[in-house]
Amino acid sequence: MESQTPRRTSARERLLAAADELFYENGINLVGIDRVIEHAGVAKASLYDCFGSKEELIRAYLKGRADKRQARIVERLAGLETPQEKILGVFELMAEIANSPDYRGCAFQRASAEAGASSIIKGTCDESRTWLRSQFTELARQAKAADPELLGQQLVFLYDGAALAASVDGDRNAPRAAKALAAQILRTG
Amino acid sequence: MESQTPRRTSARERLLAAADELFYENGINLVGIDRVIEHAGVAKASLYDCFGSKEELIRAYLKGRADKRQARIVERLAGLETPQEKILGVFELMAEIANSPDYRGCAFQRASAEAGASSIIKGTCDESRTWLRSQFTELARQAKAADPELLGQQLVFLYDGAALAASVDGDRNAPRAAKALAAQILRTG
DNA sequence: CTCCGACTAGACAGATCTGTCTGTTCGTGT
DNA sequence: ACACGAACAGACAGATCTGTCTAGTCGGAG
Repeated sequence: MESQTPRRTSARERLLAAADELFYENGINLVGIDRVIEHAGVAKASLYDCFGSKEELIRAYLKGRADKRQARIVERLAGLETPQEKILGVFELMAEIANSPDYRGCAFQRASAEAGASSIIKGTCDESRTWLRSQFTELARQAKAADPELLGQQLVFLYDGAALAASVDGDRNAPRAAKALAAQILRTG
Repeated sequence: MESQTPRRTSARERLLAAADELFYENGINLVGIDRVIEHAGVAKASLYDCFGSKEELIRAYLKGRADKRQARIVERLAGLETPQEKILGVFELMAEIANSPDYRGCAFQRASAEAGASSIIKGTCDESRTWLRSQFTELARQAKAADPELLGQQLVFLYDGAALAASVDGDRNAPRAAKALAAQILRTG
């Protein structure tokens, strides 16, 4: 027992890592199965054994991104005190991440744009977006906002807008500008 | 002389109209040439005579969208007096457009996500985004904002965020929520 | 009448895509 | 010793994609 590592890393892990790199950098529809398995150093049959279809691989890629982002945010919030600080902490976190040279914006925004009619992909993006919005709304409630739902919605605008500007326009200080506006809103509230 | 109308509408016009519908609704990469020419009722050779490549057809589609949006905004601003009213007018305009049942968000956001390495497509999106931002910045300057560049940037965040929420999340009142926040910023600014 | 430009219909080439299938190798648990 | 699961390599099918090419139609201008 205990095994679980027939190789250094399982084919599934390597596939997921390759998919994450390639899909995030180049977009879901522009990356073919062959490129993924070549980059992962894995046989094509292994991909279809592990995931069954490209769509399912995409779903797993997005789920992994969602889990990682969620964990990062939760961890960051745990180290902060007031709801105001926590709200700004989310933007600060984005500012740090957007500084990476291989930052390409929000994976869910981009996947949604490429999803076409796939409700599997859309649904996965939806989950992650809904979670973020509910976080903002809850923090807005704790901060005694007059209309927490509205403020939560508006904070998502800032979050999405900043992520878009950072990637599409290459505007690397966009998250900081969004953070500044969020701070102003919380002050004048 | 004077002719210019061998058919009711030229092949070029019909192709552009078909491309606009199909690309905007389904995404650039999920629509093949064959579907475009079938929807336009046009021969494949005509497409390549008129545009030379799919990429060029996409460019023309985006250029058309950019021109239309720009014209709509300019027209709307002409009917308003103060810079504050004009800024809010842009959001009001988006709110009206987002109410259409076939609204699918900002074409440039989505094309950027699908563009891959095509600098032609990215460049066309860039132009339109830069224009909008400079409009906001100029209006912010007229509104005597402390930092017009910053405010212009932040208004773009709200614009993009609202367009995204309206299409991806199906949140049809998103533009109004963005407008409300813009109004608040202008008041407390 | 004749030429020309715009358009049509559709076969074709060549690439690429997803997904399947056959057969092999290898480490491990029984 | 042996069976089994996991992974390997790679051929193959069938669809689809962009782009090219041939051949023919048709309405006007000179």
